[in-house]
Amino acid sequence: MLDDATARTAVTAAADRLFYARGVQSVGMDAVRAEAGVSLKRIYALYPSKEDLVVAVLAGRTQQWADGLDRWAAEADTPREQVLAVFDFLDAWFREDGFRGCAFINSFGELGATSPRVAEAVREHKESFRRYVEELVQEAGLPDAVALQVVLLAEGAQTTAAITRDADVARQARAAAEALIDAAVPA
Amino acid sequence: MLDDATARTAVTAAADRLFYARGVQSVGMDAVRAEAGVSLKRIYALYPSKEDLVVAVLAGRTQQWADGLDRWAAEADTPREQVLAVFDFLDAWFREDGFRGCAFINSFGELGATSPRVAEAVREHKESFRRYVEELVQEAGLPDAVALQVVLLAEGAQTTAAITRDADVARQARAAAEALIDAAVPA
DNA sequence: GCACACGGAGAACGACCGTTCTCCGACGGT
DNA sequence: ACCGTCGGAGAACGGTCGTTCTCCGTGTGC
Repeated sequence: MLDDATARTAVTAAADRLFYARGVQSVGMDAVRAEAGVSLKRIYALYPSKEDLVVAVLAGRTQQWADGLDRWAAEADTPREQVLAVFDFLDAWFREDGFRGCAFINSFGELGATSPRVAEAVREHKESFRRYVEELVQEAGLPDAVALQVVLLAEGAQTTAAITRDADVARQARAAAEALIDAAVPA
Repeated sequence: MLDDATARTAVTAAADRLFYARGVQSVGMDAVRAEAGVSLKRIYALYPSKEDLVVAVLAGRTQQWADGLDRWAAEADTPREQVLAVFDFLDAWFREDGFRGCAFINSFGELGATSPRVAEAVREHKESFRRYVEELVQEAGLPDAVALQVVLLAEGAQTTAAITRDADVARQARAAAEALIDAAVPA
């Protein structure tokens, strides 16, 4: 018997795998039950509706994303390198097996128009990413405008890597960010 | 009675409106029939399956996109401005009522994992956009690497504008592209 | 005027999905 | 040993969807 906490993580982890691989709407709750090994009754006790489960999955991804960014930034030596570490993080991610683009962008495209809660979760995630980059940019003594430029390159790299299946875009996005940073500091 | 050609465009135009506004999977074929004013029997005579209709809609969007880019590029005075016209085109688009992001990215997130034909249509579109920018960049005498940078900024601008509902990102993406172009030409 | 092919409206069909319910076996307290 | 409770397995329910079929009115060729 699983306590609620472990059942919760089993369900969200299973749902995350399935939703990310196939899209939310093409995964039935029964598939989540089979993947998680948790009965439907239990799942509905923990998450009253599929939408709740989707939101929980996205919340988990936001957490993982923040942790991953922190880990890569921590390995950078200089504040400038910390900003650029965003792209090293992306590079490693793009090369993972089963990379299928940004789960938030995918969910937004699929459900943003019909589920305000999902749309809001996506907005919050992107907002928190932007704030995170802003902090790094400020610590590096760069103008605020650089933060949004880095964000745009990172978002563009994610969708482009997903669609073209070319992981090298991370490196090229990094090079673009380097050029923008260099252009932003007074020579 | 409509001839096949007009019925085709009525159906694809209606499907385009509905799919773009609500997502593909949440629009039933019956809603397409109502919006287009074309009977189900006729629709299935023109497009043997919903997937065929989706692919046709995406093909139409690829055409519209190319036309729009051409129109904006034609108004630019210099080759450099032609490259940057991409972002003016995006700016105008982001400000349109009902803007919901890039239909290709949305469709890819929703169906890319389950429909190879949709995934392929999206890839072809993004590929043709990249080639188009490459041409502009070459005509402006800029290094090839600038083309992908412009593409990444444009893609990032589209997803960011859709999610944050902030049309101003087009201007900031343009500014970033200007900086990258300036950095790419030997001073 | 009539047979006939055609297209539209919408019912029908089979499949699936989110959610709930039923049934039954297992386990803990006395 | 017995009773009550809990949770799991899976059937059931109501709804929707993609696709096909049926029926009927219309218009055309003779």
